[in-house]
Amino acid sequence: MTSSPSALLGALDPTSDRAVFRQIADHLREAIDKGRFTEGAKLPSEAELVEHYGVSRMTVRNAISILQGEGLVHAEHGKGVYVRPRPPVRRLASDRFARRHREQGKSAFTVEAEAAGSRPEVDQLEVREERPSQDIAARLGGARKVLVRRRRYLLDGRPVEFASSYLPLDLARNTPIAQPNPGPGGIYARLEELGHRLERFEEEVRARMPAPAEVKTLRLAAGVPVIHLIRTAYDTEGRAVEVCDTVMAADAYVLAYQLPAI
Amino acid sequence: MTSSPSALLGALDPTSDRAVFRQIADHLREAIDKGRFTEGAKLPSEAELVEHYGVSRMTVRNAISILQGEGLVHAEHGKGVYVRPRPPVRRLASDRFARRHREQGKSAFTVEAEAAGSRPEVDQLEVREERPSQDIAARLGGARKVLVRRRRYLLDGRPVEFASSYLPLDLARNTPIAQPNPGPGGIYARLEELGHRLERFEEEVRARMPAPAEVKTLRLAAGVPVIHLIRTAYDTEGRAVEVCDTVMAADAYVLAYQLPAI
DNA sequence: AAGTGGTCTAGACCACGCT
DNA sequence: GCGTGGTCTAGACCACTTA
Repeated sequence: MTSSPSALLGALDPTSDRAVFRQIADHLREAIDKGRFTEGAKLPSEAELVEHYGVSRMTVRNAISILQGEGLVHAEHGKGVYVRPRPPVRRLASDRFARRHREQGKSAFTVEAEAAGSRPEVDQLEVREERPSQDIAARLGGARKVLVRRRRYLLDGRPVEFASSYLPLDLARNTPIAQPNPGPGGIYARLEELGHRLERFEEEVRARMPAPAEVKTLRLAAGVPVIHLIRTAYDTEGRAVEVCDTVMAADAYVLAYQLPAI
Repeated sequence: MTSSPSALLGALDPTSDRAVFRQIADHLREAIDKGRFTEGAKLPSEAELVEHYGVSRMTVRNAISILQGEGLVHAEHGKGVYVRPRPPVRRLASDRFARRHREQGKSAFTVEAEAAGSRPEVDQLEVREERPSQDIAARLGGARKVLVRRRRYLLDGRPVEFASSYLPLDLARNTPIAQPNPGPGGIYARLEELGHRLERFEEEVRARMPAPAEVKTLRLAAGVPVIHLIRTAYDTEGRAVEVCDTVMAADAYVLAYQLPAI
């Protein structure tokens, strides 16, 4: 017999206009916010909440589904509903593509992750030639065919990011860029060796809820949005030499940018 | 009598492991993706879906709630469930705080919105002195008291952004910055007049699901995350002179950054 | 008044995790 | 085996919109 949740949760207000399931969600949310349930803690079971509030099970489930939608809790089948721990966050600095970070044997992702004490992995690597979407083609100045490099990044076994790089085919074909492993410093180092000295990057940042395929690829919990980042690399001649389309688990990232005040 | 949804939606696969309500959600999502229901279109009513699939109403509602969580549709009580239109997006360029944009009589938000053909509004303006949170205090180099300026921005009547600016009190007290309307060019222009020439900004970008208060303030639809942006302004002496904490409706914004390749 | 979605009940059976 | 959450049914009454 576990102790009843009455000590942690209040009673319903029958005079309130607020729907019962919303009131229950409010109680649970408040208890979490106030630390009465800490990260990783198990909420009272559905049966206990049914008993405590004197409502039907669907009403309790409705309440819990609100909290799931907010990303506050997650359910584990056969076990219980738990307060979602905040995962470690990866900080992406705006100088992460600086030339000085490119001189090493490992990829930027690997170096950075190991420095942070995480175990980095890259999988689902795929390199192929494709006809680009209209959007990608436009960003690349009208390229008709492109080389695509797709890969998924993981930290400590958890997928955090899925990225696709697009390069004009005339630029990348039969170069190390078309190899699964392009060598030290990554494709930016190779681009510069091929005479495309990089001048600047443009990044577009959006946030939205994931599509079902993204939920699967990134193993996203309910209530976790994605950050969608589209980066275009320009060489000193002003030519767009790469577009990188990245979808990141939003709970795993902070993007940091430095802006000059001009 | 309207036409049955059978023309637009398939039949359930009884051999599939996939839950019935997920299959129904898949059908509807696919129909939306393929343009069989366009933006603003009304989905079949719950009753029609119950009839079409031969399931109970709760099963149909469960399916629809998945699509609501993905931000694909929204329900209007007494009317129906509609495909959510993509709202016009506001693009925030990384040079939006450049000095040259600061010489005008209107705020950056106003100028930009009017250029884009939208009707800008600012409301819920509040200026007060406060003791800062630990996080804000640390970002401001340990300020003990701050001047806070809060305001909400709207486009064509729709709230899109809620921002709080924090400035060290010793710097802002008894200056135009403490006035509700700080004058042409905004507080950055006033800071420079006060001798704090701005050198750079740092921005941190996160995305997450909104808290209930944010849903209310920004009138967010279900399935719309927020972009949380924290900007710190530094003067030429390296002092942090302002922190601006902004929560934006993610479906209304694209952030654009320029990064030098160094 | 008719049709729509919003809330809620009181059951049922199943799948999963643990002991 | 038992407790957990996952799915589903067949109702009920309510609130909102439109006509």
